[in-house]
Amino acid sequence: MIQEEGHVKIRDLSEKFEVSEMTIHRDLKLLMEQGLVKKIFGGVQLQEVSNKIQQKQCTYCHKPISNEGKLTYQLILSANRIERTCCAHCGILRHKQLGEVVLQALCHDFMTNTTISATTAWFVMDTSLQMGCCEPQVLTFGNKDHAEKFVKGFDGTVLRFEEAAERVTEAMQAGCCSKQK
Amino acid sequence: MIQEEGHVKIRDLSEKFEVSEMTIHRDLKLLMEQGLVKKIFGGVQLQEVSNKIQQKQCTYCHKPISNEGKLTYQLILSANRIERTCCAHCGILRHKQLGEVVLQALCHDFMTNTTISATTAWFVMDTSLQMGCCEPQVLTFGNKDHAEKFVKGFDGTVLRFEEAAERVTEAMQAGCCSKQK
DNA sequence: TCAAAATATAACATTTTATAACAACAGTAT
DNA sequence: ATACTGTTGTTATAAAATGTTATATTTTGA
Repeated sequence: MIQEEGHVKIRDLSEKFEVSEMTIHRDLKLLMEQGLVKKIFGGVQLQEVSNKIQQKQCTYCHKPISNEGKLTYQLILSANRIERTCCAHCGILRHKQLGEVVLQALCHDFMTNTTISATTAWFVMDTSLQMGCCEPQVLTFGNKDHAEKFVKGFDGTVLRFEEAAERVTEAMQAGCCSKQK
Repeated sequence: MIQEEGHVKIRDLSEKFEVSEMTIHRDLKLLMEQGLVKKIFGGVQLQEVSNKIQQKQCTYCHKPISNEGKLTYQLILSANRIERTCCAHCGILRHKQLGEVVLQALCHDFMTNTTISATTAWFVMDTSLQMGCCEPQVLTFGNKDHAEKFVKGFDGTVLRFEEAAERVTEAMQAGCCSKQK
């Protein structure tokens, strides 16, 4: 009913389900706590999702970002701002672009998906494993050992942040992000 | 009745089978422990209502499942039910436990995270990379080539579904899921 | 700005449902 | 037959949900 009408009165729900209004109030409280609806004086309405935090697009290439995205790269900026990019490729470019405004940069270990600091991470480029996000592809590892073992099987080069940044920036001259998806 | 309606009252079952409600409670308790149904106050309903929201616990070891969890294993069952386990280890065990009720089993390629069919996937065990989920650890690959390249760097054995199932089932005798987290 | 009406909340009473403990019963092996 | 086992029903008690009432809050309209 709420979804169809957008707004329903407590009394209508009470009559519809043949229970007291008190029960409706109590049940709606649960839905409110789940953030699904919003109670206003005299009724309920659908909660607006607009104020949700999720950033759904890559700040750099504007490609949609999936929720699971282990490739994502996050930039913590001054003034409580946060930016998210689809992968380390765009993350590094944006990072360099913003400069000192970046307080921290986070990415994920490609193997374990644990969150790590980008500046101390190990980056793998030129590997045979194509994740299909952006070119040139950059994979992130929290652990040098993991990065090297990965390269053993899938080829590629292990780099530090600055090295990777340089490589990507160079490649940027000739155009970068794939448009796919 | 539960599968048809999705939800049934204890009283209805009691009248239908001409036994006391106490007996229904007791019998349902067994089905609950098997994870087939869920008791709510005043009735029973199917455990996982089709396409509905996320299941937050591993059906097998009851460990919380993170949303990103690329290790997760999903079982599509009859009557629109879906089960989710924390990793292939629990997934395979549950898969074998349920038998024919399983219509399909899904997991993810460890590298690309693309969704693949478990029965045709490639499984890697005894590798040096510890993901810290369950023991013995089982990683899933959609691509034989990826699995072999992975093993090149991180060691381990590449197996087909039945082989992996056998290996895990054997290890199960001596206790299985890690209790962590 | 105020009072009246409408709606919401809190506290308590009532009803419904669940659980635990026990007793009765049937089947089985000794 | 006797003791044992497992299932079921009964009862008393606990827990949860709902309803009722009194009181607080918000809205409305003058």
